[in-house]
Amino acid sequence: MLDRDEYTWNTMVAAYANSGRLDEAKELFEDTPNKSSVTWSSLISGYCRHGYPGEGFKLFWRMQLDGHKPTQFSLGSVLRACAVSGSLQRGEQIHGYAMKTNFDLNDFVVTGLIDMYAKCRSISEAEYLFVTVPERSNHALWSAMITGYSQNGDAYKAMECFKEMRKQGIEFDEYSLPSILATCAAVSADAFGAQVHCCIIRSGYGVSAFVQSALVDMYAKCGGLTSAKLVMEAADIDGVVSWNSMIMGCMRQGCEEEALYLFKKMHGRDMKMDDFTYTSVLKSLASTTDLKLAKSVHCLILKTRFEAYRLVSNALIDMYAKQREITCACEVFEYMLDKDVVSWTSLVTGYAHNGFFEEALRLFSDMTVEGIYPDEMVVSSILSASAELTALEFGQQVHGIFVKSGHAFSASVGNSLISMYARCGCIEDADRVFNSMQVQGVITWTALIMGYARNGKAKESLETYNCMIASGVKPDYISFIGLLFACSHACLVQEGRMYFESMTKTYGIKPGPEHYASMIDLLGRSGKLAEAEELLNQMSVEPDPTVWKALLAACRVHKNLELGERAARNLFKLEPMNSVPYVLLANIYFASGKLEEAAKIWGLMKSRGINKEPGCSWVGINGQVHTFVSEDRGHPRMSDIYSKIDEVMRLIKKAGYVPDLSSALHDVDEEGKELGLAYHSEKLAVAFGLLAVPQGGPIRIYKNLRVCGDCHIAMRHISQVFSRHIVLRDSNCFHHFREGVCSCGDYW
DNA sequence: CTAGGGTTAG
Repeated sequence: MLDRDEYTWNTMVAAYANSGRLDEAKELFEDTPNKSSVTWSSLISGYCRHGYPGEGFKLFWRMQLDGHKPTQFSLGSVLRACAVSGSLQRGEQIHGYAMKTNFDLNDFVVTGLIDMYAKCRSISEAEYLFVTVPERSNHALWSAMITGYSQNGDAYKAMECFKEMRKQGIEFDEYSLPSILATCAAVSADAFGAQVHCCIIRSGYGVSAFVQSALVDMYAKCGGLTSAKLVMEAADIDGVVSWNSMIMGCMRQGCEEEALYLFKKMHGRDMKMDDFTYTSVLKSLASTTDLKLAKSVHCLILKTRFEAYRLVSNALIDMYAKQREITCACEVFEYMLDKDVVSWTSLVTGYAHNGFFEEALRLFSDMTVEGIYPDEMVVSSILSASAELTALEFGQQVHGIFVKSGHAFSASVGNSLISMYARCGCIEDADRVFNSMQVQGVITWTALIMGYARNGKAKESLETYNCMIASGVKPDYISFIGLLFACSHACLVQEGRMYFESMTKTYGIKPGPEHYASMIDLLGRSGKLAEAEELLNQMSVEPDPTVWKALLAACRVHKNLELGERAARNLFKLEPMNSVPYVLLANIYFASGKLEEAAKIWGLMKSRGINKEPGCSWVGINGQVHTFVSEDRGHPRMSDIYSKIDEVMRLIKKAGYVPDLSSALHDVDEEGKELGLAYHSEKLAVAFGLLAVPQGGPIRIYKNLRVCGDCHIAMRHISQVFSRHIVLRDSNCFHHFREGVCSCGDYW
């Protein structure tokens, strides 16, 4: 009678615990007169299974204090709790306890231990336990190991383990199949996946919803959408996971419309959608411009309370940012209660994507102040924003923060560092980062090729390219942009022609507008205008503005009116509000003595409301940016700066400097011209640099337009007379002035 | 009466 009673109490506790009604289960548990280890295990299992691992763990130790020995049941439950919460330390305690109580040879407990270690990312511990089990005849043991490999990213071992299991005569079941299918999906092992599919058909395990969803996902990822669709249509369970996989599959293949169509169909059928559905559909929406649909999906998310899922809110931020709705992205971000590093990254990247680089930098600083550790994603993103602003000091600080954070130095961080240093004119630092990287992929090589090219080191750029080829890395589309850029900036006509040809002939890469622009620049500026025009006419793609700009610039150098007019007319059409083609064409007319025509162009500009972008130079010192425009009087140290310029002019004239009056404004007299030149923004900046940067340090000047010819000559003399390294980055490239010589070889 | 292994996103 007493036995019967105990059984009833336990059944009731278990029923409440299993259905998740934990408070009621707990109450019943307290009322149970004779608690056995079964009573304890039932309650512990309830807590562990329904997301309260801490509670389950506490009860487990209380159970020991109450005089009960652990059982395979309570140990299994509590190991599961450690696995889902990733508590390796607790798991290790349980492991020790299991060894002391001789439970470490029990199949249930060992399976739980393997699973716990695997889920806590200690795969070698899991593997060790697995291989030391004397008799591996248990399904679950193998399943746990296969899943462990699969979830730790070791697809090869997962597949080997699956094959070994079958070799030993142990059949797969509905637990091991989803894992092995996920493995195939992860590495696009479509042939292996198809074989598994055949086994599933023969075995009858295809009735499991898990197996069906995993199959759909496997095909969506590696066998093509048609097969995935076929599996889905043949399946008798219409589960949300399969739909999610299809939506994601369409998105990855670039069929966003199809993905959105599936989502609408789910909605129309009143299907239950989950957080996976929303993140996938938001990702699809990110590459469309359908703001209306985006907003209605957002409404649906708010109505169903899915914004509480961090991944859904993160996807919302990303989606709005990519749709250029940065204000909406900010609103979602502000509304979030528990932002993680991904939330911050999405908004930081969003700002950068929309051209708000300063805001991106500010937000990154806010993030570090909030105590969020930057990860490699946000670091790569912020480094390119720093490069965009040539914010060298900021980039250096990010580099430092990342080193301190202890994160592994990933390829993407290394690549962004190379690019940041190169774009800030510190090519030696870029080279140092390159050499410190363990693996150099094509992106890494290309970053360095481009870096040397930008910094006027064509020889090094070409050498880097040759080293890349020698190391067995194949160049890609972007590598050739860097390589041809190097050739064009050093006037290497022969090499340029050769590399351009090898692009298609050796590597089968179709040249794009960027490559043509470099080639036309190279041919045009070296005086081969006819060849440049011929190449333009042969282009397999529509010439874009950069191509016409290259041709127009060449026409200006060689005073070719006819071709220049044609290039300018095309640019007026393509970029009607850009002042550059107007200025260039007017200059060509002016240089050819056609003053009336030049005046007409200036008039045209005025009537269309286009203003020439004013020249602006800036110098960053101690975290402060000092900005100068031509004939600027706004700087607090202006009188010092102007007297420094007078001194500079006096000294460099003595050293042989002759002002190049052709660089001056056309409508002033000779003396006015000389004075106007002396107060160009870059000269103000260099005077300030001479005053503020200690002797020995490089003076770094950034300019929004191309450096003027006279300033270029002056900089050479200044570097000689004042023994300074001057780094000037203009809108086109870097100029490193040392001892009277410029890295560009006076060709830019 | 209590227990172990499974699918989809970033």
